Amino acid sequence: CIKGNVEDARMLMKEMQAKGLVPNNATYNVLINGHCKEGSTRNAANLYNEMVGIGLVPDFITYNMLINVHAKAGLLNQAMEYFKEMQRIGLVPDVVIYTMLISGYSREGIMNEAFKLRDEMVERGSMPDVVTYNALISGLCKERRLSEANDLCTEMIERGLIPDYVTITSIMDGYCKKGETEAALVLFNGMLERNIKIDVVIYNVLINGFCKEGNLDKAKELLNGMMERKLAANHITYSIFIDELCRKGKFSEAFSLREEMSKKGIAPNVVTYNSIINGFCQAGDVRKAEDLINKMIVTGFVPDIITFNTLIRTHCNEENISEALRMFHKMEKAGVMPDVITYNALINGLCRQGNMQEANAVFEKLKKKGMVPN
RNA sequence: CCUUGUGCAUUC
Repeated sequence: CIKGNVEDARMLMKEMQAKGLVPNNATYNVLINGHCKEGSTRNAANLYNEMVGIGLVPDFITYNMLINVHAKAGLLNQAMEYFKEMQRIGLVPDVVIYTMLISGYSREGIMNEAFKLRDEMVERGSMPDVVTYNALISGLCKERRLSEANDLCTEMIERGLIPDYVTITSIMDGYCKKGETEAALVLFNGMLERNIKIDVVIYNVLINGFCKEGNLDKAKELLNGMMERKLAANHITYSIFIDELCRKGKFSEAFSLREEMSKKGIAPNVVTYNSIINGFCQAGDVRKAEDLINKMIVTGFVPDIITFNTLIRTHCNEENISEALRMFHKMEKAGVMPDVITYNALINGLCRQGNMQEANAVFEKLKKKGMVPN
């Protein structure tokens, strides 16, 4: 399982069962953990059902892993099922479990549920800690609810908790996303003055903020400042710059940055590809975008939902529905499940074409698949 | 014996 070879591990369990040995919670927990580490919620859930099926009673560790992996995958309904089930069998969720769920809802932008859980944990006498507050603050900042985020900061101080560099980074990111990079800089300078830990993430937040604002010079200045502090750029730092260059159509600069990161031992990933693909699409060169997708597959990269959505959207915007549908099928063949964004693109394309009948059919299909229209 | 939460990049 540690090596990622969960299938062989499961075979081994079958073998032990064939010899009359009965697996226990630890056996299943190890396997479930293996599936959690590879991000396979499906397999983890199957094993959970299997262990219940043979009469084992999953323990705190089992639920801890399952809630964690489902919350991280954004499958909050499932996570909540495990949360209820653990309590039904008499286990008491702690601050870590509550925070996993709160963070999951925050990332999905479902703040009312996040706060409900916060209230519930307090009622039950388990106090939110800095990590819990940070999860909530980050969720509020994503929604640009900066004043509420600041209020929570005040609240945590009143309760004897000290906002840390994660708290401040979230708030800085919120300001940047709102276009208030100056406010973010004020916080940043405050951190410098107070000797609060500064890391690459904080720089990335600012660099991204200034890039998105179109101020590439300031972004580069920050990058230099970061290097002066002996902090190394990571793959996200590179992605931010590559994305910005692609948006500006400066592809050769983007490609040379990509080479630079490879040389430094930072592997370009699917995000790097997606930025370039998106750039080609924006520049009206869908052909190059598709060529790049084929190239990435050949080099062993797996296009993801964002890769496909980018092309589907582009074809839809060009009212080229047949090409969009071709990509849609290619996506299904690749085993990538369409999401609301995919369907929205198709519906938009069909509406632009005036094909309301087909647009409605796609809309119905979306709902039938259990997806939530937005 | 096995598990553990918070911040940054790409589509909308």
